[in-house]
Amino acid sequence: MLFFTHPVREACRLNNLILKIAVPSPLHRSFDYLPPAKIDRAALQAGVRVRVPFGRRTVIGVLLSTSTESDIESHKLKRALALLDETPVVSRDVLDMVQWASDYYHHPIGDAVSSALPALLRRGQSATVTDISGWRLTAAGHAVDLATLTRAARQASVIALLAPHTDGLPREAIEASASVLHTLEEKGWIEACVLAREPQVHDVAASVHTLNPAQQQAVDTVLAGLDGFTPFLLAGVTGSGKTEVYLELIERVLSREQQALVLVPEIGLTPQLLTRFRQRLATPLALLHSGLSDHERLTAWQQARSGEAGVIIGTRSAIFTPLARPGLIVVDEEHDASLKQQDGFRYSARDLAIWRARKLDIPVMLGSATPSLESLLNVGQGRYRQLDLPERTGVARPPSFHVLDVRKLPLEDGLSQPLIQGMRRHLDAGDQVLLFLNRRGFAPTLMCYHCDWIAECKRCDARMTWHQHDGQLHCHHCGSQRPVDTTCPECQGSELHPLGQGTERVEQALDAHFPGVTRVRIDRDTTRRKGELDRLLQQAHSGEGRILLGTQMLAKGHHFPNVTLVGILDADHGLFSTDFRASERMAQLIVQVAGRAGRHERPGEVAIQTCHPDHPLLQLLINRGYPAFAQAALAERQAAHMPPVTGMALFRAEAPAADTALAFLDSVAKRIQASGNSAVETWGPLPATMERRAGRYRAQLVLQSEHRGQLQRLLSSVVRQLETAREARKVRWSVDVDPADTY
DNA sequence: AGCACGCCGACT
DNA sequence: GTCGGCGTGCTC
Repeated sequence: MLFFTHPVREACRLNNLILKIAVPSPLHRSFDYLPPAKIDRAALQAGVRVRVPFGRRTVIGVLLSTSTESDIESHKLKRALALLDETPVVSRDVLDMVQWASDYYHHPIGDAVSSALPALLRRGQSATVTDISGWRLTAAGHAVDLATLTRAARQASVIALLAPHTDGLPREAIEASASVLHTLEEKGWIEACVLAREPQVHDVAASVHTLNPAQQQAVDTVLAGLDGFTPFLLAGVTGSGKTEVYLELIERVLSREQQALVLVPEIGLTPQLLTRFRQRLATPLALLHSGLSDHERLTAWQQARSGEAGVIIGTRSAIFTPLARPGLIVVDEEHDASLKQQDGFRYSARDLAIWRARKLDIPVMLGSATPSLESLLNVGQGRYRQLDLPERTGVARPPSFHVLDVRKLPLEDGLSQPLIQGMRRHLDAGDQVLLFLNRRGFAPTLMCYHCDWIAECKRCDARMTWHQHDGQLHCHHCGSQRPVDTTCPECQGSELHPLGQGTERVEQALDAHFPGVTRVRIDRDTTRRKGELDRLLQQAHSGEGRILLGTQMLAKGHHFPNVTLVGILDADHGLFSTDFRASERMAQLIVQVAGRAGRHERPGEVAIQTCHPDHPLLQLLINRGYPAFAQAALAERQAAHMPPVTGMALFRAEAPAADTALAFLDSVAKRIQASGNSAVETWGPLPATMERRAGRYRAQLVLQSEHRGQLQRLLSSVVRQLETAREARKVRWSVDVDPADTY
C-alpha cells in the first residue's frame, strides 16, 4: 500500500485539489484556489489562514474545506501563495458555527469568518503564543540619580519601578504612556526586552458556599447532564442568586479540567462580577470586551485556545472564541438586546451559543430574571429545560409597586409629589433612593414659546437634546452638536425654553428638593472618562451617595443593598412605540430596575410614573409578576402572528436620497412576489420611524412566515439575486434575520 | 469592500 | 492640456 503514497502520485493528487477559501469581501460565496506550491497535504486543514491573490490584491482568507471539484474553469483558478498556520486558527466547531450563521443570517462568509478572528490575526500576525515584550533598565539607567529628575516625575517613577526588576517588567505592568517610555529609551536609560510567557497561577482562598434548595436543585440538574447537550433556562428573580449557580457549575466544570465560556451583555461586565469570579475561581480568566486593545484581545484569545484560561468571559463576540476543552456555556441576561449584533453580521450570540453547545455536546445555560419570550416559547415547546429560582437569597422580599398617574399629578421637574414624599421618607430612614430615567442631558427638547419652533438635528429627523454642562445641543442619534440657540431662528424671539427632563435636569432639581443630600448621577456623560464609572459606583455602594440617579447603566447588574425606593420617572417612554417588542422591553426594564430595591432586610418600594396607569400589560406585570406578563405577551404574539411564534426577517436599506431606499425595497418586494412563495408575507416597504439619520434616509421591508424554512429559502434566493442587481448598487442594504428591533 | 478603468468638467 | 469626480465592472 505504501506505493500509493509515492511522491509523484501525491503531487498529482494535490494538483487536482481545490481549496475552498473564505475571502474577506462582501460577496456571498467562497473562492476556489489551487494549493500553494510545495505543500504537504496534511497541512491543508480547514480553519488555517491562507494568503491568496484576490483581484489585484493579496488578502488573507481562511480555508473552509478541500475538494476535487470546482465550478470555476480551471484556467481561471489561481494558486494560493502560502499557509499562515500549522494548526487551524478557526477551530472545527467555530468554523461550522460560522458557516451555519453565514447561511442563516445571509451574511457574506468571508466577513463572517473574519468576525471570528482577533484583528491581529486578520492582519496576518502569528497565532502562536509569542513571548511578551517588556522594558528593563540599562546600566546607565541604574546609574541615574532620581534626585536629578524632580522635573520629570513620570520618568522617575518608571525608573524606580524597574530598578528592583533586573530582568525587566512586561509592558502591561508599567503604568506609563508610550511617550514617557520613548523618552527614556532615547536617553539610553531603558531598553526593550523579551520576557518568557509563564502560565498564570491563580490561587483562591478555600471557602464554603451554601446554596439554597432552589439553587442546589438547579445545580444538581445541570450536573446530571454535564456530559451532553441540554439547554437550560435559569429563570431567577433578581437577587435570587443566579451568579452563585453559575459559579458552582463552573467550579465543577473546572474540576473536570474543562473550560467554561460566559457571555454577558455589554453593560453587564461589571467590576463586581469580575471580582466575584476572580475571588472564587482558581483559574486564570480570559476577558473579552470592547475596551481591549488588539494585543490584549489576541492574548485573551490565545489563553482560551491553549486552555490556559479556564473561564472565558466576554460580550457577544466572545461566542467565537476557540476553546481547548469546552465544558459549559453560560449566557447571562439572555433577554438582553445587546446579545444581537445590530449592524454588519447580525448574529444573535445567544442563539449561536445554543448551536455551538449542541455541536460540542455540552450543556448551555441561559440565565435571566426576565427571560425573553423566545426562550420561554422554547421551554413551552420542550426544547429548553427551565430551572426556577423563585426566592431572593437571604431575607430579601419582593418589592411593592406604586403606579403614579402623572396625568393627575403635577410634576415638578419630572418628579411627582408622592414620589418626592416617598423619597423623603426613605431618606429620613437612612436608606438610599434610586431614580431611573432613560434620557441623558438636561432637556430633550428646546422650544420657542412664541412660534413653537423646536431645535432639530440637521442630519436626523430628531430633536436636539440640550446639555447644560457644555452649553451645547446634542443629537443622540448621530452625535452631532452645536451651541444652544439664544434667539429663535424663526421669529427672533428670546423665549426659548427647555421642555422635558433629562438626568442632568433632574439632578439639578434634586438640589432644590433635597438640599444637602448627597447624590450620584451615572450616565454616559458622567462616566465618559476612564475609571469614572468605577468611582461613581463605589460612591453608590458605600452609601456616600444617598440618591442614585441614572440611565440604563444603573439598571443592570448592580447590587445596591441599601436602596429601598426605586423611582421610574418615565415608564411611558418604552410602553408605546412602533416596535412590537416595546412592551416586553419595558417590562424587562421595570423588573430589572425594581430588582435594585430592597435586596437587604428591608422590603423595597417601586414607584412608577406613567400617563397610562391602566395599561393592561403594566397592570399584569406589577400585580402578578413577570411570568404572568410574559405568558400574556406570548399569547398576544400568538394571536397577532408575531415572533417568536412566527419567523421574521427584515430587509433594511439606506441611501443619501429620500426615495432611493424605498425604491430599492420596492424592487425587493417585487422579487419576493415573483418568487410565488405564498408562505411568506411582506409588510411595507416603509420609511423608518426616524427616516433620516446622520443624513441618510432609511427604510425597511418586513418578511414574516409561519414556516421558517420557507422564509430561509426565499431569503437565499432574493439575496443571490440582489448581489448582481443594478438597483442594489445605489443603496446600502442588509438582511436582518430575527431582528431585535424593528423601526 | 477595494481597486482599476473610463469618460466628462474646472484648474495649475 | 491634465487632475479628479464617481458610475461600472470584477474578484476563484
